[in-house]
Amino acid sequence: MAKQPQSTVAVNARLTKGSQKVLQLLEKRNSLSTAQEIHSLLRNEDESAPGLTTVYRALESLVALGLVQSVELGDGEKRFELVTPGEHHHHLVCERCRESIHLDQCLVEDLESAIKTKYGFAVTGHILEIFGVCKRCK
Amino acid sequence: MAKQPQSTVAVNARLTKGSQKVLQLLEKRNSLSTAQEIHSLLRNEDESAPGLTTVYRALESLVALGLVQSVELGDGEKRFELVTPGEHHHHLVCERCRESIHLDQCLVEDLESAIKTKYGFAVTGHILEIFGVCKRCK
DNA sequence: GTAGAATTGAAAATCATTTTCAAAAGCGAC
DNA sequence: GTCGCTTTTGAAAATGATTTTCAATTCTAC
Repeated sequence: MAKQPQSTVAVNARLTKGSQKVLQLLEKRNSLSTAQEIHSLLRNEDESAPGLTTVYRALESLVALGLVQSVELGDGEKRFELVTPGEHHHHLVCERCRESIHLDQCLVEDLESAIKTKYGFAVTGHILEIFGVCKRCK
Repeated sequence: MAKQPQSTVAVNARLTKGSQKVLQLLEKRNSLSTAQEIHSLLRNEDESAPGLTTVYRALESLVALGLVQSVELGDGEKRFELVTPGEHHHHLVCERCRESIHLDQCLVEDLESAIKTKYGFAVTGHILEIFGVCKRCK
């Protein structure tokens, strides 16, 4: 069985079956996945797995709970992945192998107070993803 | 990012009529616009203006020429705006009034060499938009 | 002017996502 | 258990931005 952070276990009890299935899959995968990928993977191993609609709804509630984050890579398809509950992170996405490296630090958070000072703008959220070629594909 | 030394005027001569119309509109607007907004605005002032398909094709070629950039705000709709040819910039997008402030400096470019050193990852592109509340809407 | 190439546009197709709505599952009261 | 009520589910239809198709129009070179 996959390891789960304690808070995940606590929340898990309150999740619908569909959400639990989706969460379990994301725990195993640990990489960016589209809703449709999640759906097919679940259906592959169990033909009575949640339907696509339920997967979308599960993802929506997991994101709202802060257990999962939604990532935009600019291709019109949302990707999802587990996060440390309530936190977020960004990626270096390799254009060759599509693997992504998690950044351990958020560039934007570091700059929020500078942005506040310079522009009088109070940051509440952001999108940041970096594309390029990873070490192995170089 | 790659610089594009061609002058806008020089390029303009080679643009299709549709592209010229779209470019002219973007010059007037100077704010983030969706393809459909551009289309309606053009049609409002001239009912024989390019159709929606042509607007999409015009935007595609203007982006390829480096005269226009496409911006992703995470709502599944692409926005377009003029840029200094071959350059790009990011925004502080106000969630209240939807106005956007151009950032004069790219946070990611500044970090490219650090990313290269730390992760062996060669950056080729990125998405970055910052959301929040602007000074006036505060 | 004419042939061949490029551009255009309306309608149809695509594709991720959302909505609808009726059936199934969960659940508390009795 | 079972009755009644709420929640969850899923298949199909709807949505909405974008892309494709393909025939008609416009350009361009000769």
